[in-house]
Amino acid sequence: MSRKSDSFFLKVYDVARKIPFGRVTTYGAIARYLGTARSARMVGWAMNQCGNVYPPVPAHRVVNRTGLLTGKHHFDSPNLMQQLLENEGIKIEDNRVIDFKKVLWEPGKKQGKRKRR
DNA sequence: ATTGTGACGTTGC
DNA sequence: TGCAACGCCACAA
Repeated sequence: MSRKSDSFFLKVYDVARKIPFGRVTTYGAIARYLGTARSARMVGWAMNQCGNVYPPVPAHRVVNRTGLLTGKHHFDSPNLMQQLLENEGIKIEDNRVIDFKKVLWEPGKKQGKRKRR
């Protein structure tokens, strides 16, 4: 710690990489998990540099709170994000994630530990 | 140091 | 109920 790598961006990448397969999360969820709930915008912004870091970040699994693929336009190809999501079993319609709440995954939520709360 | 921005979120009307 | 505007915080130039 005490390193530049502690940047908010690095934390975002770290959390984003923890997104399980076939699941998606929201910028706000990541921001809140990092302690900067009001920096949801920064989360998305960090994704802008996701290609600048390694390992690559599954930014395609990150959508806004409405389930809209807001950042799809920032990918190599606008339809690339949707393709990747569909490839994971997530259905997309009109740039929106179907059953968004069902595939929504929040950081800190233990999948194994059913003892939520 | 200051300014601007940005893949959101929330509140207001 | 839908749309608009604001706020907000962290990073880049």
